[in-house]
Amino acid sequence: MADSHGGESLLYLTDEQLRQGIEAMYFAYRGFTADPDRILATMAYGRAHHRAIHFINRAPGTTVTNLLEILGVTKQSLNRVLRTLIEDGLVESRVGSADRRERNLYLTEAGEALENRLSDAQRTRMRAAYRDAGPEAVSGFRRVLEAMMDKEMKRRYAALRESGQ
Amino acid sequence: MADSHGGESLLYLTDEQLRQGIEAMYFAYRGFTADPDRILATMAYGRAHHRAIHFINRAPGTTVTNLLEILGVTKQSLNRVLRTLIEDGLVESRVGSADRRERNLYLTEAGEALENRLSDAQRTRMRAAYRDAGPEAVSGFRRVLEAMMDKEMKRRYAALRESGQ
DNA sequence: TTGGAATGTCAACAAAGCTGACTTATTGTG
DNA sequence: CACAATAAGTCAGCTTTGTTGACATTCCAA
Repeated sequence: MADSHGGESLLYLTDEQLRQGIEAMYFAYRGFTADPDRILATMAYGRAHHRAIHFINRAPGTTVTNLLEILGVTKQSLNRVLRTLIEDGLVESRVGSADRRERNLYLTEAGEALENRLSDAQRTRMRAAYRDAGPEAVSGFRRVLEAMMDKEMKRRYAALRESGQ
Repeated sequence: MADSHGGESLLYLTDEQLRQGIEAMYFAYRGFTADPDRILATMAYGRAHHRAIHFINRAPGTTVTNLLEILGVTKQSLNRVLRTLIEDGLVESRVGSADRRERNLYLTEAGEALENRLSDAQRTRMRAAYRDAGPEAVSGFRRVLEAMMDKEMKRRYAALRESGQ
């Protein structure tokens, strides 16, 4: 029972244990996105809008190019999302002061309100999962996730972490 | 041991810490899917094909309905994927012996070959992440993921785990 | 002043999800 | 047996979110 989560020696990690980790990742990610998805479905928005809102909130004043790099999509794809958010008054795009080719992105009050709703839902689930799993599990969780990232994403993740705290 | 004094420290989980967990989950999932995605992109397949192949391999002889429940998509969506896999000779659909309305799904040799390529890539990354994070991190990782799943997905995940080992 | 960078836009397309309506077998039940 | 329910599959049409490619605009910097 105590070892049912693959805590056995790493030297003997079987394909079966790895596959369980893979499936856990798949099912957990669905839970991870389920709550925001439900909220977004009531509006004309999807996950792409959520991601844009999340990272604009995370780094207010970020440029479009920076957002493109974090999200890893094409500018056409992001632009479509950004355009609707700006039209709907959730995001504001200000011409850069230093470099006026750039656009600095900010959430409006309405944008912040939606961001709060979405991240509240996601944090609530995360908090519950952390509570269920226990404090020692949390650091392990974070360590494995970080080790699973692509190098470039790890860099961006670290940069966000530093800026946030 | 995990629960002795852990409850207290969890009370101090800040929104910032939770957000870091959320972002870690987002960036890690991208890494998690990156390797299979690269392989699939060289063929005319996508993630949906990968998921079908994965779970057919996991539970050979599974029915379409069962697969639908695991994947949580509509039959129209799954059917499109399944049809191409059958046409391409990666999946075999046999009429059920007990109930001839059912179709039992199996990977062909070619299907198994692709499954191996895909899961090898994914397992390699998972193994490396486990190694980097250390053995204690792994059980924590698994515990948090499981706690993050929807109830129904947790049930299906557990059922797969039992059948696999 | 000119090249390149940052941004934005148009058009066309694809993957993968969705709803709704329907058919065809087959099975279980009244 | 008759009929309702179930499993699977199909057609049509729609949405979201990603992709290429081509091109215009604006503006900084050499």
